[in-house]
Order: sequence, then structure tokens, then C-alpha cells
Amino acid sequence: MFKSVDPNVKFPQLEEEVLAWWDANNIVAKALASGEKPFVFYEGPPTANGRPGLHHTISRSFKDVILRYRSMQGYRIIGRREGWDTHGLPVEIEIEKKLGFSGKPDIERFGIAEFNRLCRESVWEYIQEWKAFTKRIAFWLSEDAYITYENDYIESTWWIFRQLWDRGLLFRDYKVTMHCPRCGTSLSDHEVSLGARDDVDDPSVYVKFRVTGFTTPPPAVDGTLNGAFLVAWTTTPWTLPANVALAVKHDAEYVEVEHQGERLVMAAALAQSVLPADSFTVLRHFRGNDLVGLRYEPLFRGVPGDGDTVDWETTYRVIADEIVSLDDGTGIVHIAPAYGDLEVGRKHGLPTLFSVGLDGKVLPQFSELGFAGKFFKEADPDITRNLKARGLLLRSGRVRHYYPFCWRCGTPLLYYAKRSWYIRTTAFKADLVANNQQIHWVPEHIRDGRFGNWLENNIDWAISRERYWGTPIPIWTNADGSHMVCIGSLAELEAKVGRSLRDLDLHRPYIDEVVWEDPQHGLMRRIPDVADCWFDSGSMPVAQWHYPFEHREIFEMAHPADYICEAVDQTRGWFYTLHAVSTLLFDRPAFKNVICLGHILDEHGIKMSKSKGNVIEPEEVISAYGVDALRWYLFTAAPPGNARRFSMALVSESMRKFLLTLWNTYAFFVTYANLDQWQPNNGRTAELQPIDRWALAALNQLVQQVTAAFEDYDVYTAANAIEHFVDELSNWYVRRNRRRFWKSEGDADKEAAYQTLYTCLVTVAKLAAPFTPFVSEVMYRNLVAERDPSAPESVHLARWPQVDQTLLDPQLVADTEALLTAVSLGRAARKQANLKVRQPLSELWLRASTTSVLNGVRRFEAELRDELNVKAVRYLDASSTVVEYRLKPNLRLVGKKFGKLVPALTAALRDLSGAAARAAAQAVEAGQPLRLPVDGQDVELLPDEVLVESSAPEGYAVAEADGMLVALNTTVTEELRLEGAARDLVRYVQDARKSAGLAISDRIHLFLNSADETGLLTATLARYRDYISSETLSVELTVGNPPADAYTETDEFGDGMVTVGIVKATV
RNA sequence: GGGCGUAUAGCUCAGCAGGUUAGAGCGCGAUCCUGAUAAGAUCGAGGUCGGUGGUUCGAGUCCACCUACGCCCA
Repeated sequence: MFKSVDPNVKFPQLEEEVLAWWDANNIVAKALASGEKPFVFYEGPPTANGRPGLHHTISRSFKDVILRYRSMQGYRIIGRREGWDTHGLPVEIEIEKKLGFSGKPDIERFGIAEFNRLCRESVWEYIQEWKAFTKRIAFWLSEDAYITYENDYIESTWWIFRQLWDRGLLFRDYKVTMHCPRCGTSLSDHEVSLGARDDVDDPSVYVKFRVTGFTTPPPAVDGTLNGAFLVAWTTTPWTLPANVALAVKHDAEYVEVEHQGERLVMAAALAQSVLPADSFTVLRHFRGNDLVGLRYEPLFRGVPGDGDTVDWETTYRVIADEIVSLDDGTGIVHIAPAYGDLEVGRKHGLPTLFSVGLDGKVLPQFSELGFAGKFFKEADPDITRNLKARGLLLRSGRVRHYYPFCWRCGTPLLYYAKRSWYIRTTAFKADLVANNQQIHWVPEHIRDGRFGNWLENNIDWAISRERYWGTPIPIWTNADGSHMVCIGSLAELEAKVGRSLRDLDLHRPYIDEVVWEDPQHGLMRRIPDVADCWFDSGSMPVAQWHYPFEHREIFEMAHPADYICEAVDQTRGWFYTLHAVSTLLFDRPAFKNVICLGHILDEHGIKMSKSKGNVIEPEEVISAYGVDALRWYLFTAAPPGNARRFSMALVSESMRKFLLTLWNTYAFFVTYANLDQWQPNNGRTAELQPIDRWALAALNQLVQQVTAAFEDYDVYTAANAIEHFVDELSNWYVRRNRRRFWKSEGDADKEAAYQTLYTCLVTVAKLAAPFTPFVSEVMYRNLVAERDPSAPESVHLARWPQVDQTLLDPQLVADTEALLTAVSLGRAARKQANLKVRQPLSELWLRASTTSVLNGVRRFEAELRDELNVKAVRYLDASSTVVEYRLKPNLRLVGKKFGKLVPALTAALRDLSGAAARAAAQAVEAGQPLRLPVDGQDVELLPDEVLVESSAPEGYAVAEADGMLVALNTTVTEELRLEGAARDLVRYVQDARKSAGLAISDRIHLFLNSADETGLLTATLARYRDYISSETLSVELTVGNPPADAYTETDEFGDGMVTVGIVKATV
């Protein structure tokens, strides 16, 4: 006996029971240890200082589904372990917030040791929730986690640094980075984008630079512009003291104009927008190139960087550069390399001058001007006032534009040329691009689109952060920076300092205390920087195994990964850092297959965020519908790469549509199997009916499809194929075969039905196991494992189903499709004629677009008659004269062949009618070519190239689709009417039995009465009394009013009503 | 400003070597079927397939431009 199945299943509760069983039987550990051939997975590490959300559910579900599939195929999954990302600015900012800090000085005062201790603790703040979440969503990972802050992990990243160092790929340079003066650090591009706004109100000033002369060789304009003003535009007056040059567009047209007694120079195209109309007259025209080499009087003297010597001869001149655009401004661009134009400065040999320090305050050198020490944005008005007083301000106003802010603290950022450490990834651009070509991306467009594009525009990776909680960069230097070493292992460092460092925490500040005296170069100290935390996660293929210090063989087997999966925002994040580290170190990709997920939006298409209050917690969904429903929704609702709108209602729909359908089919099977005491492998013979063969053919086709889709990492297609099959299994196979299960004879036909349905359910349970691990487990346990001690105890330890080639039958599947189309058309025709299916009809005419479709229907004619309740099916061919034929070209074929002739050809075919059309239809049906004149030409059409349609025969109800036509004879004879009436009565009684709460096997005393339609009732009973009695298990049938204690219903009958009364019979 | 993606029914989404009447599910209304079903079937209302132009005998599908949104970059 199977365990009985509750049709009112509560999935969340069911899932809790499964979780308990997995625990009690150690299933997770067994699954993790199973398999032989390796399949390598990399877990992208989250940080546990925030709660798990829906976006974690989707990525973890897509990770899990592939791993379960591979595991069922007998693979041993390598790297199926937790990983935690623990370093980085976000962690530090959390702690700063808690302590009420406002920048690095606060941290230094507080003490780095204590600060880092708090950071280390805080990354585990929600670890319990993460553990519970991971378990509840059935994401199976070993708890043997890799943790990026552990010494072993850090040591591996040091090894990587050393590899890069030895190959000259680590370098130090000025580089403009986005700098947050409050946090005191550079921000990654990723971080900058988080805080940028495009509606920032800033000053907009037009500034005049007085021309004083020219360089050698002289510009084309020579000295004629001496005393004139070059007009430049800026929204950052605070950068003006750092100005070193003015740039023009080399081929653009410039003008010298007379304006209020002064001569001004700007781009011709922009003069109108800079100066009021009619306020100026154009004196002369130049090309941009003509101006190159002019010298001008600086507005202020900028301050050279520490240790830099400046050749002032190179400054304060006009250059030409591509960065100049004529979209806005004046066509003359103020260049301040320190605050953004470093590349331009370098190209033209300009020095880098500063006006503002790293703290965001104007340098003390400007104290005599009155704005030294002011925060840079607050210095803007002072600088503008100063210029105005000196007559160097043409115009000032305000503008709304894009400006970046620190994503955590909201402070305006500055572009700032700082000395930082870089990895020279640009040297490997070609390799990065080539290795990317080996990766299978889902969706495909990411490879050459977003990711490929990003690689094409590769820039060197800024790797250093002037922060505290991170992997310390293992570079030690002497005081003047003339000697540097990169340490690649703990042992190497121990050798340098001559003591054991085994118990040392490798983080700051402890690592900073590790110094040694170099006999030639003096005291060696570590540089203060820590690594970009993306470097940590990108190093995980190496560092998770403590390679090369340990586990060399695992690493070598486990690189590259067969599969990873994260959301699309990781293209510039983890996907890139993995790829970059792998390419630079090993010249191969880090992963072979990747599913790149779209984001989950709320039901209005807006990103979920705490501040908007539109966040749906996974727990809310899971407790309402269960994990299987949520997972199934995530797999089937949209292709994985698409952004998706999420709502509870959609998960509920997913549950009803798939899980409940599957569950009810399963419940049906178990109910009857138990009544019949049916067991699998019982040795009885089965006589398979065509519909059984169809189910098995469709099932094996499904196995084939799902397997192929999985091999292509196409989870969406795989899941939807299963959903489609389950729908057909339930709504066609089971519905059509109910009587075979409940009939009393235990013959070979019944055995065939049981075997077929059993096979389908067991196979579907296995196919669905990677997607919906809980319900699959329940079904498999009850149907297989609890009956058969030799079977694996869990569906997740079972083997993936194999295709039985002998059962595949594409013809049978196609024929059934044809049948289903015919059934659907027949119902449509009935609806049109307002004839319910219970009313039998005499005949149905059918014609199909092709003979093979027609034969398909013919094969299942009995089913068609039964489904549509008709006595006979007749087939229309071109010889029948009851219908009018219409002909159309098969455009798909004809279009290519006849091109421009198509419209005329279509018209010529359409114009055929009557006998001509019938003759043409007959020719096509007989496989003969059709000749007809088109546009004066004699055209020959092959039979395939013509589509034949037909009108409805007279007096028939007709429905038509895809070339198939079904026509019902709508004449209801008296005989048919009585049969229909009998079926009505049976239906009413069955309904009444159900409403009265009778058991299926209860016998009844039936009362029927019909005041208005006595004639019909009498006539019906005269003919169908026995049929009605036996169908409804009536031991007695009385015409007349039921007794008072009877259960009574009244229904429509003929043109009147009938009263149905039932009393349970005592047998 | 640039790149990538998305835009199809009230909602969630399919569709595409360019081809005949643009689909599914949900929701709504109606009818039907049903002794597994919270199910199913049929019909109906509901579509300028984001917009404009182009290529073509023919464009939701290809091309160009534009708009909105998302992500990423500057």
C-alpha cells in the first residue's frame, strides 16, 4: 500500500517534514559525497552583514538546480561549499555608522585593532538567518565555508600579488580616481555609480583668460590676439586654481568677437548661446589649430604635488584635444589634470597642479585669497567673487547636471589624481577578450554585448584602497620608496623578520608592525593600503583552497569552473574579477558556463529597496506557498536573463498551475492503486493501449527535451517542458483513462493504465527533482523508495532518467496533437451551435490540411467520437460537393520562388471558385501540380505550395484553425434527444450524490419527478432506466416526489425542470 | 554622453531562418465538462506588437533614428 495522499496538501508544511527527514537521514551529506566524475562549481560569496532577500533566492535556486541535475547524473560536485565575502568599505561604513564616526581620523583615534575587530564580528551579524535561509530553500552546500578574511585565504591572495609583481604587472602611478574626502578613500567605479545623481545644482561660470603671448614656434594667429580673452566654461570653479592649460577642438571654427569693449575668443557655434544676441560683433574667424600655442595669464598659481618639480614653461597655454566638444560650454575647455584631465595632461606634457587636498579642503597656499581651508564646494562662491572683482568673470549662473556622491555618506566626490597601485590588466586585453570567447553565456548576448564590451574598453585595475578592513597589500618599502619587495607567502615574511608569525592576525594594524631592517635600504615597512575587496572574491578559485600552499590537486581539477551563476550586475564585478585573475595568472577563463540573471523588480517594475518599502521578504512567500512554488515560479516565469516583475500572486499561480496539477494526478493514482492494492513490478501482464503508448512516448520525449535543455543550461525551457507534460498527463491522459482505473475487472488493460501512470509519475518526480526538491522527494519516497529497499532512499540520490528510445514515437505524438486540435475545434463548433457535449449528435465532418494530419485524426477516431459525443466521423476530401473550396498560396514556399509575383498569384488563387476551385483542390490532393495563368504568365504550383481551405457545409456548425475544419451535424433527432436527456439525468444524480456527501460505493433509492416534462421523463426512462440506475448505483428508481428526508435538487430538463431526490439505501 | 538589454492583451510573459487569422497563463463575463483536481474546455470583451522612417511582393520579427525603463560605463 502507498501512503494515502491528502488532496488538500499544504506545501509549506510538507516541506518542513521533508527537511526533518533529510536531517534525520543525513541526506544532504550523502548527496554532497556522491558521484564520481567531477563537476566544478564556484559559489559567489555573499556578505552576511545583511539579510538574505529574494535576489539571493533566485541566484541560489539557479545555482542549485544545475548542481542537483549534475549530481543525479552521477557527477561529484566540487566546490559545493559556502563562501563568505567579509572585507570592504561597506563593512567599515556599517561600523562607522554604529560608532557615529565621520571619517578616517575618527577611526585612527579609536584604534584600527578594535575597529577591525568590530568589522570582523559584524560580517556574521545575520549568519543565523543565512544558515536557516539556505537550509529552507534547499540550497545544498557544505558548511565547510571559505572565508575571505582568514589567514590562509589572505596568504593565497598574497601569492597572487607576488605572481603579478614578479611579472611587472603591479605598478604605482598618478591616476584620477573618484575620491571621497570624508571616507578618505578612492571609490571603485562600481561604488561611484551607486551614488551618482544627474540633477545636481552647481555653479556655471564663464571665465576669461587674458592672452599674453605665444610659444615657439608661434601659432598661426601670432600676436594679434594679445590682450584678448579666451573664454572657458566650468561647473567646478574650485578646480580653476589647478588649471594648467586651455583646450580647443582642432578643426572647429572659432571667432574673435567684440563685446562691451573687450575682445573675446570662443567657438563660433557657441557664441550665440554664451553672449546675449546683438551684444557682440564678430571680428575674425579661426580654426582651432590656429590658436594652439597661445599663452595666457593664469588666474591663480596651482600647487605642485609632493616631491614634484614643475617646468612652468610648459603651463598656461592653448592645446588641441579630442576631448573638446561643441555640445555645450564655449568650445574652450579648462584643463586641470589633478581633477580629471590627467590623461590629457600627460599627452600634452602638462604638469599636475593641485588646489584642494585629499580632505576636500582648499590648500593653505591660497590663504591670502581668503578661501584656504574651505570645503571645495563651499569655496566655489569665493573663487567666483574673486574673479569677478578682478574682471575675469564673464557670466555666472547655476546649472543642473550629473555629479557623483559617495554612495554611503553622501559627500560630493572629487576627481583626484592620487598615487595608487594598479594591476596592468590592459596589457592582457587581447587575452581577456579571447578567453571570453570560450565561455558559454546564458543569455548569449552578454558575451559579446555587455561583458565583451567591457573587456574591449578595459582599463587598468585600481587595486589599492587606503582603508583598514581588507586584505593587506603585501608590499614593503623603505622610507624613501627606493626599494620595494612583494611578499608572496607567510614563510617568506617569516624569513625576512626572523621569527614565527603563525599566530599573527594578518590584518592591520598587526601586519603593519611587521617590519625589518634591510642592511642596504634601511627599515622596511608595509605600505598602508589594503586590497580592493573585489580582488578577494576574484581570487576565490585559488584562495578557497589555500593554493598553492595546500590542496594543489583539488585546485588543478577545479579550475576553471564548469558553472557559476550570479545576477547581471556582476559583469563588472565578480564575473570580471574572476576572469581577470584567471587570465593574468593562468591564461584561461575562470568558468565555462555562466547563467547571468536579471534583477527582480516589484510588481510595478521598480527595483525593490528598503527605502521604497516595496521589498518582499522570501519568508513571506515561503510561508504562504512554499519553496517549491517559489522556485518553480523563478524557473518558469521568464527567461533567466530578463528582469522580472515579482508578486505573491504570480507564485500562487505557479503553485496552482503546476504543483497542484502534479499533486492531484499523484493523489488520483495513489487513491486507486490503494483500492486495487496495486504494486509496481507485480509480474502481471499489461496490454498497452495507444493512449498508453502516447503517454510513454511523450514522457520519453520529455526526458530527451529536459536533458538537452539542461545540457545547454536552459533551465527555462527544461522547466516549461515539464509543466506542459504534466498538464497533458493530467488533463488528457488521466481524464481519458479514469474508467480504466475504477473499473472492477483487474485485467491487462487496467494493469497497462497503472503501469503507464506510475512510470510517468516516477519519471516526472525525478525530472522535477532539481527544480522542486520537496514535492519530488515526497512523491518519489512514496512511489519508489518506501516500496523498494534496493532503490536509493532519496530522489536526490537517484539517477537521472534515461531516454528509452524504443518508446519514442514522434508519429504517435503528432497524431495525438492532431486529435487534440480536432477535439478543440469540435468543442468550438458545439459552442457556436449552443449544443452541450452531453447532447449526442449524429455526425461530424472533418477535413485536414494534409493527409498525414487527417490520418492522425483517423487513428484516434474513437477517442474523437467519445470526446465530442458524436456517433460518426466522416472525412471530407476534394471530391465532396457539400463545401465550397478556397485556395491560398503557401507563402513560406511561394514567396521565395515567385517574389514580386506573389500578390498577383494570391489574387489568381483567390479568384478560383466553384468547379474550378474544386478541380484545383482535387489536383493538389492527388499530388499533382497546379497550372494557372498569373499576370499573363503560365505558372505552375507544386502541391506543397497551395493551401486548400473549405467553407462550411450547409446546416452544419463549423470551426476551423490551421487548415483543419470540423463541421457538426446539428440535427437532434428524437432518439438523440432521449439519449441526451438520459445523460443529463445521470449527471444531475451524480452531482446530487456528491453534494449529499455520499461515498462512491453507496447505493441509493432514486426519485425523479418532472411536472412539465412528464412526457420526456417517461420516454427517457422507458429507454434508459437501466442505464441510469446502474450509472448512479440506484437499487430502486421511483417516478414521483421524493420523501421529506431525501436529498433533493431541481435542474433544467428539456424545456422544463426535473426534481432529483436521493435516499441512501440500506443494503 | 556611450554600451547592453527590455518595450506584444488589464497583469505576467511567449513568439521571430520575415509569410496565411499575433499566442499562452492569470484576471473579468458567459456557457459547458467533471465521481482525482484549488483543475479543465469553449466563447466573449481586451492589441495602433513603444514611436517614426526604411529594406521587401510581404515586417511584431531585419535596418536607421527617436522615446521610456532597467543595468553597466563615462
